[in-house]
Amino acid sequence: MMSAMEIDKVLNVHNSAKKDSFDTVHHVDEPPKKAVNTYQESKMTFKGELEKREFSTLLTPSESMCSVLDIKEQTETAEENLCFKHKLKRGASTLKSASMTPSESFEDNEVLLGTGGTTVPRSEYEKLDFDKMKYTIAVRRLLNLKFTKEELATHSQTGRESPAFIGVKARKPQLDPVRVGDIRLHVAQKYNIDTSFVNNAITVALADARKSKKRKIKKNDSD
Amino acid sequence: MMSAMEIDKVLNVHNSAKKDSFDTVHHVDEPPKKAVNTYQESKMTFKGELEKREFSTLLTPSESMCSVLDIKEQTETAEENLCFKHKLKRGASTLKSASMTPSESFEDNEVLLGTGGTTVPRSEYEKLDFDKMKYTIAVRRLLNLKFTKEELATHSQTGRESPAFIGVKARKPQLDPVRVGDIRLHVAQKYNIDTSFVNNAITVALADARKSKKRKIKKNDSD
DNA sequence: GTTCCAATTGGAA
DNA sequence: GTTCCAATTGGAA
Repeated sequence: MMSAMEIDKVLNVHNSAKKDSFDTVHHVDEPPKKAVNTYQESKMTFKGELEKREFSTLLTPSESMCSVLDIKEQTETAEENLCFKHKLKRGASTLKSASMTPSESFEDNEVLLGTGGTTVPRSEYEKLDFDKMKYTIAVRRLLNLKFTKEELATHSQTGRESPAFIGVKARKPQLDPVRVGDIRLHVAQKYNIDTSFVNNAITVALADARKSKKRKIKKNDSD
Repeated sequence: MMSAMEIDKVLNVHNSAKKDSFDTVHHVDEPPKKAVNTYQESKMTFKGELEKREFSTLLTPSESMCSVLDIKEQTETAEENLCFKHKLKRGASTLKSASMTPSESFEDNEVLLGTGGTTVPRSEYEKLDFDKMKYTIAVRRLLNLKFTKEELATHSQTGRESPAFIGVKARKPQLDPVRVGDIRLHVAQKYNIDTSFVNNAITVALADARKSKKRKIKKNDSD
């Protein structure tokens, strides 16, 4: 008879043998001591990490570089923080916006999604026909506008491990909670539904992004 | 290096060593060849099993006995089938109702939930303040009226294995899809929401019933 | 190729 | 003690 510890060891071998090539997303930051449950809290956590300059592991390389530049100019005023958040956005306007207030730089070409300052290009936003779209699809479109496929495939909404696979599946880092929070709020208000439904749609969308990447890898391997 | 088969063997040992006392719900009927996806289909499956007199494994002992008695009287007419379904209901009126048509026996004291003929006692139904209750709570109350805690703890909504634990966790038999279907429809109409939300609430309620039973067993063990 | 679904889990609320 | 939550999965739609 094997001891529980021996069995767990084999379980981990099993897991890494089978899945290490894709599922093991390593990152250096520690798991949250306490689970983040309100998205107000998660936003604060994210900001806290920004201030400690430890958040680069949460971002893609291009964003990390951008953020390092931005941090040099960061001050403690609310206005500056808003501006800072805007600058997290990808795209050519990033540098230009540094010298403008948010209201000047974005109200014409960008649509503000939520209170976190996340925007999407107006031209893209106006393509979204919310009336004919299920909220789950709106969630997916907005996620695709604000994140790369790679980010969606490698991050989770909360950064927590699956309770059903603790110690078995690698924890994935949290998707930038500011942008996610703004998308969540925007869709919930647009459709007048509880955010819990939107959260579920986000979770499913991320799972699908992951499987999509997985399939692509498998296909390339067999070629 | 272990082969995949050896690892799977250990996985199963691990599972049964850890959970056999509670999680292994054995039943003799085969897994569905095709997944049941519409509840119209699942209803037909259930009826089909009734007619083959093989469904006793789906029921608790007391209900099985009841059903065996009822089957003796079963005919092929629609009216009789309706009556048969009514008799699946627990309670003192079971025997009495055998000599009445549904409309005579139930419209005063029972509330019809859906098209499957499932009813709940009017006195119980009127205690439910749907306006002040979330639909998730309504689902739980109605499930508790139509199923025992034991059934809720040992059955699943579809009878399918968890895709995340295929070959690891024992499949649980399907909760009587007629009663579940009527509850689903009733709540969806009452709250004017999509049945998929109701389904999710049912899934969560069953998971909680299972954990509740688990905790009780653990508590008794440690006494 | 994309979207949706439901079983499982531990822990938060 | 009860209810809700989100990560994971394979497969259906």
